[in-house]
Amino acid sequence: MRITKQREIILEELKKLSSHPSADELYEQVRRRFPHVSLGTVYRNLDLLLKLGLISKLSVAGGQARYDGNISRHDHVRCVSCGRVHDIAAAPVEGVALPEAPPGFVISDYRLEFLGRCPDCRE
Amino acid sequence: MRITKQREIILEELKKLSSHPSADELYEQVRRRFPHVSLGTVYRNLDLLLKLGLISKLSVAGGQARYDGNISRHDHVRCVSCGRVHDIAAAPVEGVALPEAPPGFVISDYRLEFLGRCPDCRE
DNA sequence: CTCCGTGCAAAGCGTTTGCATGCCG
DNA sequence: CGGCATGCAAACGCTTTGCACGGAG
Repeated sequence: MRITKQREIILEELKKLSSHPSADELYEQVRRRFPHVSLGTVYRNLDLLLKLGLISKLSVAGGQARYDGNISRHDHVRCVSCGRVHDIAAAPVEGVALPEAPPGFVISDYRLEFLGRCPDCRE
Repeated sequence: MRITKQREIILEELKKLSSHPSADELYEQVRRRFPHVSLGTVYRNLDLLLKLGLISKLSVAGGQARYDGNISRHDHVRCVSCGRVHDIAAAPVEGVALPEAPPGFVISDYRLEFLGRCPDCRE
């Protein structure tokens, strides 16, 4: 795998941010250090880094995807109003009986996301 | 709120299906009973029913949204390969301490989704 | 020198929206 | 009848892709 300046900066900047940026937010950030980068390159590298397991991607219904450079075990709280995502300590699910899977279904993972309102969006 | 034939059928068909259809899958289903319906109407009514709390909408990473006419308490398993969603008994989370929210953040709900492979996608 | 990765722009896809018409109440 | 809901199609926002060029190895 070839190491390009763009690739390096994209991963660095994502790991630096704890704001779970969307692709275009990260693009803006990367542009400060590498003005000629393109959005397409950001998307292509995010996909690649995802496949390599170096970053993770957060589910968002209907909206744009958000990326997380922190792959240590933790959960998220999402503001239902502005969509911003904050980190939260991993919920202690050990000891909780997992539900029975439907016949033939093999469960390999789960995603836990909390919903609420961030300080800026409450009034 | 006005009761139109379209609105009636959309809700009925969604409640009838346990496959968590996407908007266009539901559209196809509704068309069998009401051929002249439009996709826009399906979307508009899904939004409305959602606001009324009569149905729910499932988070799907990057892909299309899926809708659920069953609003009783239950969780979901999503096949990471084909994207299909199956119902699963609600995970017993009572007694598990919820994580501390970030300062000023008010958590009102959570979503728990299991990931795995459905029988059709395993070989 | 090779050929992978990039920039650019256009295409793709799910969803939303503007407008004139239709139909519920 | 009045006005909300619909059908239709265009617009939209995010993401992906095709193509020719450029730079890493």
